[in-house]
Parts: sequence; structure tokens; C-alpha cells
Amino acid sequence: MTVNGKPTINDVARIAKVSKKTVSRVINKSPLLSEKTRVQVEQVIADIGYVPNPQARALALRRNFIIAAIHDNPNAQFLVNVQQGILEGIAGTEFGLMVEPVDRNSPTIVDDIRGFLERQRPYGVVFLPPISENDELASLCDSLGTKYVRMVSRELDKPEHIVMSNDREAVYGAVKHLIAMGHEKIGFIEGPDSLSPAERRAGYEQAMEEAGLPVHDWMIAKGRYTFESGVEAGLALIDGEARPTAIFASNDEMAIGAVIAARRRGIEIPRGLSIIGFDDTPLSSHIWPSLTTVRWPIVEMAKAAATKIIGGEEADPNLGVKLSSTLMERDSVVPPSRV
Amino acid sequence: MTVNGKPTINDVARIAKVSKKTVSRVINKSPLLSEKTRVQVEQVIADIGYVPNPQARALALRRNFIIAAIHDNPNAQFLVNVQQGILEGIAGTEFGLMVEPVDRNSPTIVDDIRGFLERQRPYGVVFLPPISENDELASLCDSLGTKYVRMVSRELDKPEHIVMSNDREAVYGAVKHLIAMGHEKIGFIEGPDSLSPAERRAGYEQAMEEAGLPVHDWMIAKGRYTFESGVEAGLALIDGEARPTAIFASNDEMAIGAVIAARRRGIEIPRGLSIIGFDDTPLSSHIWPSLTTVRWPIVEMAKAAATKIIGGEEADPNLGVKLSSTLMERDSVVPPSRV
DNA sequence: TTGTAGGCGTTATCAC
DNA sequence: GTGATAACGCCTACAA
Repeated sequence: MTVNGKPTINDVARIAKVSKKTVSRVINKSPLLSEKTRVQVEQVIADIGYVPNPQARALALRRNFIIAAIHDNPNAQFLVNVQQGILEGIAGTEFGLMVEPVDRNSPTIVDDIRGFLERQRPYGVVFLPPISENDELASLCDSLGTKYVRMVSRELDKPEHIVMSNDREAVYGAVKHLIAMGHEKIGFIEGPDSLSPAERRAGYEQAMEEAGLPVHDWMIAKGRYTFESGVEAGLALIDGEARPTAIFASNDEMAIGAVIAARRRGIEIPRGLSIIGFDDTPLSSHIWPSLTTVRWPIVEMAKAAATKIIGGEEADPNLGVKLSSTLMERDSVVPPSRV
Repeated sequence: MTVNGKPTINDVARIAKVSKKTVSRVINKSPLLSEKTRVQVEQVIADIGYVPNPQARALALRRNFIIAAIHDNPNAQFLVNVQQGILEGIAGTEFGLMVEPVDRNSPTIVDDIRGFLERQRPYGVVFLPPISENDELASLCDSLGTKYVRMVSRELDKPEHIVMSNDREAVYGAVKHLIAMGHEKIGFIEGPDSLSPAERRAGYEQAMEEAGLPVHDWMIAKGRYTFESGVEAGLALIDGEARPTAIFASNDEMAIGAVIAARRRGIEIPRGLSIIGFDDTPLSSHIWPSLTTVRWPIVEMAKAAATKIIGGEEADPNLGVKLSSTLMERDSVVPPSRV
């Protein structure tokens, strides 16, 4: 009772003595089906090892069983973590993961992505920060009927379209931690212009204000999330009007840059300067001194994003909407030395 | 003369007053076509902005216009570099990139990958090390008619199926560099069991032998390519029978682990111990002291792999078969101090 | 609850 | 060279 080649829906139908459509209903778990027929057809499917052909389904349904991660060149660890999360979310399903890089500064970015979506027709897409903040791309997906989830740090879309981390609270907590240790002059290295860095800065300012500590211009330096910009920013803060006793950097790479900057100025970490980063990249625990940092739930966010996309209506729209970052205390923070 | 919805091959055929098949021939650049018809059809295609539907092609051709990177959890930077290379290779084409992780130790790995290939039917796949060394997977692709390219460090397949780096030569050169500086007791931190680490070790042994330097057991420590294993291996070498004056680590993560190990023993880098890594991860230039390391042409290899896959017969089978690694000299290497 | 006919958009076969 | 016609394998109407 074998079939030659890979079995198709026709083989199943023929052997089970039902129509193609009935088999199709079984595959798609249609509710209007007699239990008897379903069991019978499922038996045949199992017997001959039938697996629906995704290409055919894609043609008929006008969408591929693929989730695409659309990103604008974030750092490697972040990207891989997102990929891992999405893969966890689609594990055991027929879905696959595609990766599509885009250039945020391209004037044709919307058309570029439209082209990609019309070509590959992914079932859904996950937008990574910072392009996740682009509302045009969300509208584009809507108009194309493509599901999407945006990884963000503020509620800039409906719950079903976002997964969110509480960057502001996390930084607020981290800075409070520094304050509790006795630090008062706390420098802040800001990330590039977009929402997530702004949230982080807001958390910093909130903690400072609450403690009645002034935030001067020279206590804030801007970086680009890169190591090099962290060095520059670190030097700017150290050489500024009054040397801070602690620095919060908006990501680990810049924090490590600040570590190097301190070393260049002959400052010992953490005794001469406490530093906190953000991301909890593997790197942060590999350097010396190991870096106290905020752990960002990237994998969980990405997994939630994938789950929301393939879950359809049944999925909890609030899944992953409020994931928490937590402070990982390591060796780069101590109370300020009384000089 | 517009069409409603997205134009299809039928619209083109109707407007150009030719058959579908002729349009198909134009798209696929069939040689047996009158110049006149081609130009005419191409004009219509341009006019109405027709773009072939990949899903339909996928169904008819039984393969998707996708390249899959199949990997077994290599480190983040490596994976992202490979992805970047593949994306560079397919830029401007209709191809997309999929990512498929597998578990090297799974007893069902071949079936897992078979399932993936039969489901997504990628046009071709790129196998990353170390699973690129698995011949079964190559046979699997052959039997399925899936193109494949393996990223390897030794010629274990036909040229058209590999892209290769000269790990052995690169390490040989790096160790010779240490020897030229006057080092004689040179420790080696080996990678986990697979071909590429073996090649690297071979390069080390070759350089030592040529210089008439003995290679004792206690000069070699085994790691797992992780930071932690680098720390352990570093400690083992330092605490061994005779402390080396230089260490070559088979990747950057372990090299950085060795840096930390040295620090734990109160040894100053590079004065007390020179260290060379392998990979040239961004990290290596961000730590202090910056790490002398071997730059591995990962992006180039991956790009060549993608080019070979989509290039078909016309592609040079030897493309990317002999890409060179080069030594990046930074601050972690100095001549041994005469104590 | 189940089946029939037709469509999704392309390529392959084989005549002309 | 070119064009009917039939795959490719599934799904959606609509009918029964």
C-alpha cells in the first residue's frame, strides 16, 4: 500500500477513500468533521508518512510558513539571542526562520521591506529595535496582511503587536542601587537617538531626581552603542567638570569602553570608579573586573514574539508585553572611596 | 492597460500577445527565443511591473529561493559573520536567508535535517563548522538534490562543495611569530575534537618542530572554545611543569580566558606572558591589552559559499577554496622577559 | 459532514 | 521559435 515518491494529499485521499478536501480539513483541524473520519484519515497519514507540502500551501494561502527577523544591524549577540528566541518559539512547528537586514537610513527602506514581504511572503515578521520604532513599517505590514510583532521599550502599538521590556524601570533600579551604595556623582552614557536609549535615560534621571541629586550636563555623554564611543564618552565624563564616582552605560559595549577609558586615566575599577552596563552580554562576565549589568530578557521577548505570531487569535495578546530586566550584580560596583 | 492586483505571468502574456510559456522563457533567459520577442516581452514586464511569484516557482521547481545556514550553535559573532557573508553573496538577487540550528549530538540529526530540507526545500545550504565535517549530511544533500557548501579547514570534499581557510598555515605563522620574538616555551590551548582545531594544532606543532623546540604534554591544554574552558586551560598551562612565556589559544574566547587566568596568578600581560588568539572577534581589540590574534576570513568564506550555490555551473568551483587568515598584531605579544 | 470544480502562478512536455 | 495543455500540491467556494 505504498506510494511512489513523496506521498501527497491525493495519495492520502485515495487510500483513505475520501476526498482531498476532507484530508485538507483533517490537516487544518477543521471543526466540522466527524470524529470517525478524522481518526481514519489520521491513521492513513501516519501510515504512509504524509507531510503536507509547504510550497503548495504557500501558493494557495499566499504566505510562507516562515517568520522573518527584520533588523538594522544590531550587535551580534543581540541578533543571535533574538534568533534563538524565535527558534525556541517555533520549535516543533513547521515554521522556519529567515533573517533580513535592512538599512535604517536608506530612503527606500519601506519599499525595500515591501519588496521583501511581497517576495518571500513570510507568515509574520519580528522587527528588532531600533527599526521596530518605525510606524510606517507597521502600517506596511497591515496593508499587506502580514502579521508583525515589534520589540520595543514603550507601548507604541497594540499589545498584540509588541513585546516589551521595562528598560526605564531597570535603569531606575540600577541607578538606585548605585545611590544606595553612597554614590552621588553618577555619570550616564546615553545610547544613540531612539526610544530605548531615551527610556534608559529617563530611568536614570528619575532615580537621580528622587534622590535629590542634581543632573548636570557634564554628567551625561552620548555614545553610539559601540565600544569606541564608550571609550570616548568615558573619557569625556572622567575629564569633565567633576569626576563621577560611578557611571551607568546604556549598553555593555560602551560600559567596557568606559572601563578602558578609566584605565587610560590610571583609574582602578571598581575602587576608583564603579561601572554598570546594560545587556548582560556573555562578555560582561568575562572581562576583569566582571561587569555589573542589567540583564535584558531578549531571548524571552523574541520567543514571545514568535509565539504571538504563530499563535494567532488564541494567543494571549499580552504575552511578553511586560518582561522584566534584572540587575546582575558582579564586581564592577563598590561604594565610593572616601578620598 | 493596467491589471488589477499584482500582475502575473498571464497578464504579461495577454498584453504582450504571447503565451505564458514564452514569458516564462524570457524570465528564465532561455537561449531559444527570438531577440524580437524577448525585447517585446521585457518591455511589457517593465511596463506593468511584473515580478514572478516565488511561491509558484517553488511549487513548480520543487525548491525555494532560499539559502539555509545550518549550524550547531557556534558562537554568536561567528554565526553573525557567516550570515553577513551569505547575505552579501545573495544581495541583489531574489534569494533569502534561513537559519536552521541543529544539535550535533542528536542521534536523529540526519533525519532532523532531512525533515528540514524536505519541508523548506532550500535552493542550497551552507554547513558551518563543526557539523560541516559530517559526510553523512553531504550525502543527504546529494540524495535530495540540494546544493550544499561546507565551511571547512581541510579538503574533505570536491572543490565546488567547500570553502576553506588555511587554519594550519595561519597558526604556523602565528607561532613562528612568537618564536621569532624569542619565545621557546610556547603553550597551546587546543579546541574541542574536530578537524579545524586539529589543523590548528598541527600548525603549532609544525612551527615548533621546525624551530627544534620540544612539545611536551604539559605545554598543551584542551579547551571547549568557551571562555571558561580558556580560564581552566590557562591555569593548567601556567601551573604546569614549566610556565610558558607565550600561549597560543585556538580561539579568542579561550585566549581571553587565558588572560584572566594569568591575572589570577598575578601575571602581567604581555610582559609576563604573551598571548595570541584566533578569530579576530571585535572583542579582541576591545580588551586590555588588546589581543594579537589571527583574523579568520569568515565573511569572505560565507560570501563565497553563497556565490557558489547560486552561481550554478558557471561559478568557479575553486572560489573561496583557499582563503587566507592573517595575523593581526596588537598588544598582547612582546618578546619574553629575561628573568 | 462531505465532495466537486476551480484557482493559486509558475514550469515541463510535446506538439506545431 | 512558439504555444496548448498538463502538472506542481494545496485551499476556497459552492454544492450536495
